[in-house]
Amino acid sequence: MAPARGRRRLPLAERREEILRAATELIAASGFKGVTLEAFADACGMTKAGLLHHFRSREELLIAVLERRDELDLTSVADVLEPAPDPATARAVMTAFVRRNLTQRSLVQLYTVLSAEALDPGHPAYSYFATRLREGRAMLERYLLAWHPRPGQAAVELLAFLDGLQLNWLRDESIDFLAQWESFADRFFAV
Amino acid sequence: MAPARGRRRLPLAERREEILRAATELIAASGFKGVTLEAFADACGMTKAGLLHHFRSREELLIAVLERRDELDLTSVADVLEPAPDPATARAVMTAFVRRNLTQRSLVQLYTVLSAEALDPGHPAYSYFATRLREGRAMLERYLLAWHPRPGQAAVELLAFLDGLQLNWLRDESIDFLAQWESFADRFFAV
DNA sequence: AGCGCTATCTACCAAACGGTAGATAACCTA
DNA sequence: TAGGTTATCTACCGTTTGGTAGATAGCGCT
Repeated sequence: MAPARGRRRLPLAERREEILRAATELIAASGFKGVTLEAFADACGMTKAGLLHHFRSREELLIAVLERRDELDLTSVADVLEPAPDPATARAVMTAFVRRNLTQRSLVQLYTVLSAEALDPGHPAYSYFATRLREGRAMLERYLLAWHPRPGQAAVELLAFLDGLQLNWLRDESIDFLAQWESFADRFFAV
Repeated sequence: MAPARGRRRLPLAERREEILRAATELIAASGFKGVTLEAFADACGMTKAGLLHHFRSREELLIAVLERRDELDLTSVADVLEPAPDPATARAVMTAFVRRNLTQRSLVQLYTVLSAEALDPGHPAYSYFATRLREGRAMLERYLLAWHPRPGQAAVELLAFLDGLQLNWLRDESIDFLAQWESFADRFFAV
């Protein structure tokens, strides 16, 4: 991935992006607590000190990783989610969202692993996930408002199912994520 | 919980149980990677060396915690799950299971936090969870076999929903676990 | 070609880590 | 009440950790 003996000097933005990409994959695999500063550095062929030139601390790197995920993932969906349509449209949008996640495995895994690890109030990403998930739920609730009898409860249920399915899928790749989703959706969107 | 200045000598079994109980709660709060040997020891008012008299290493302590959970949780349910009855009975049994979990918050949290952390193949509890969850799924599948059109798929769906709901409930206590379960069950057991 | 900027490195540090060796003291029994 | 058993402690070790200070070298500009 990043061999390159000796010194490899890159422009700022490029190196930053390389570090973030590598860090995302490492955290997805082992959680944030499970990866050392040196491991982050090694993964892009540099030293700890070199990495700390771009991110002032290990914790700041984590925050940057999360912000990058937001840019890549959330915004693209948020725009689409503004109207509150009928069940069929809602289902189609959600299915598209699921499909897209399937092509971004390491980002999904990052999110799943980290969000569980960050249940600890002492974790540096604790408040990030607390507010992040509350907002996500509220957004989904508004989206279901027009047609679902209990939009609040339904939002929790939908997100819980997706979180749990992701977790199980990550542990056992033989699970057919899309088929499971369709089966759930058949009942969920039938009201 | 365990103040006691100075030396507090306990019989073997009693001290072991105290350590396991404390460790369960610490791991539930911060994961296994998030708790140091000294923190485990402090939690029951002793030193690292004292604790290592009972468990030869930090990793052995983790295994003991998991085995203890199995004794407390699984066996009691496994016996009941032998027959494969009608939907109404299945739902009643599952609801009882959910209810019982609600009274054992720290054990549920231990399991949830640790099972996510152990997605990493390098984690000491990796294979424990891999086999443990596969068996659980198979068991549930046999249980649904008699009346559900797709027992395998349904087992995955049910476990995924419960896992995800636990995760969200742990992050946000305002979620009404039981109500969410009933709402899901209304559709799940209607076939 | 040479110079400045800065991305990267080497070398180092104090603290925290998991674990070991041997001393000490609390309880049980005779 | 003396003595043995062993649960617990004090003191220490080697390694790894996140982070710092100052030297070095690659690149763009004139």
